[in-house]
Amino acid sequence: MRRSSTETKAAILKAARERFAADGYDRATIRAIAADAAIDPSMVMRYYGSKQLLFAAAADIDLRLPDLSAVPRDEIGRVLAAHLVERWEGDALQILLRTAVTDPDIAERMRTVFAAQLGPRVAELTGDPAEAPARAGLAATQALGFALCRYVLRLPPVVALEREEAIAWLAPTFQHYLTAPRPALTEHLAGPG
Amino acid sequence: MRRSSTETKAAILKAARERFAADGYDRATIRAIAADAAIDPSMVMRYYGSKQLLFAAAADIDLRLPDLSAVPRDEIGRVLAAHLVERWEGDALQILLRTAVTDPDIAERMRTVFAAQLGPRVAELTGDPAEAPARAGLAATQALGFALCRYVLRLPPVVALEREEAIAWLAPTFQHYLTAPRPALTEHLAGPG
DNA sequence: ATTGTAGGCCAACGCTCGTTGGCAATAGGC
DNA sequence: GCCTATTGCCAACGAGCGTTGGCCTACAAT
Repeated sequence: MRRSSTETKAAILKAARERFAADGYDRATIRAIAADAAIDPSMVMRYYGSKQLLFAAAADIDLRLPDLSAVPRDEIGRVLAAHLVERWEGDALQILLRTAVTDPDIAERMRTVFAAQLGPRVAELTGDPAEAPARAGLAATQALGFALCRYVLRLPPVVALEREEAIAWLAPTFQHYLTAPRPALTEHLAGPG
Repeated sequence: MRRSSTETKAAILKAARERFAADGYDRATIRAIAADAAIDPSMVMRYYGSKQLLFAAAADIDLRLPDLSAVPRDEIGRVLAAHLVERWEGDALQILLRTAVTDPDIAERMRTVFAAQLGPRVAELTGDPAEAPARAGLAATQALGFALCRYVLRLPPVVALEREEAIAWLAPTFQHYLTAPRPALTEHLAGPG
């Protein structure tokens, strides 16, 4: 017995996380993951049952958001931006993003994550609770868009941004979506009725 | 001869656009595309050579941005937001987004598109041309993030936003990234040197 | 020393995919 | 009416995938 089963399971999981993050679900093959973990592909099946179950284990991560209720109202944007830039650099978000665009189940799970983790927090600090989902959704567009461009698509100018620089630019946007009054709709496209 | 070759080629291209947009490159199979176009898979090869070439034909679309130099400086955000909401609903962006996250070549192409189409426009209206790439990149994060959440991930609160509502929320963000003065960096994380 | 078991590899199955070559049928030009 | 070329389908190949079952090997307990 070269390694303990625990060690091997961990090695497989680590390789799986890296491969899924780098290549997405379809292009990350069991054979490649096994090769990275220096093990036979059949062992992956023994330890995790199937590719789907292995992915479920690899994607079982909570990108937990900071406790927004504890921060002053006018610093929420900055806290969210800082968290985004400093804590989302790992594999976690890349795994979800690279898979969610293709796999309906993962997309559903992303919807759940944001509805469950961001929604309620925003609702607490919004005057009108009916506005909370829209505000949380808009914040999600900026958060996921930044992660997409910086960590997945690697747009050069977005990658080049220093941490503090990125935070300084993004903070007002989050602040706007979460705390600004509902913007007035301009009339020239609203139509007569 | 049931159809003219031109008709068949067009039918294949249409089916390919829809399948690539819905399923991404890997999961959209030649066989499924051929079935949608009511044709034998081998004909797809005859007309387009290979799956890669078919994709190239299907993805040969320019998501051209509006002429920003023609609009008043303080309406740029609104024009960009309106364009985003009104003109990016089709298959085009979905094809690119669903594929770019997995295929390095398409990601590279997205980088080119944004560098070539958004960069120069922004440079024209920015005081310091050195800041232009960063501003264009930040605008891209919000644009792609909105498209991702609304058209690909289909986050319910983002889908639910009415056109004018979405525009009213997004416009200030674009305005901020493109025309606001460079934000001051806070010192408490900048470090001594 | 024998035995039981847990960790590991090998070989292969069945499936789907992109891709290819050959053959049938139908259209239009002479 | 024949000839040619275009349109189309069928059958199959080869590769890569997830997955399975059997067999080997080294350790631990007896």
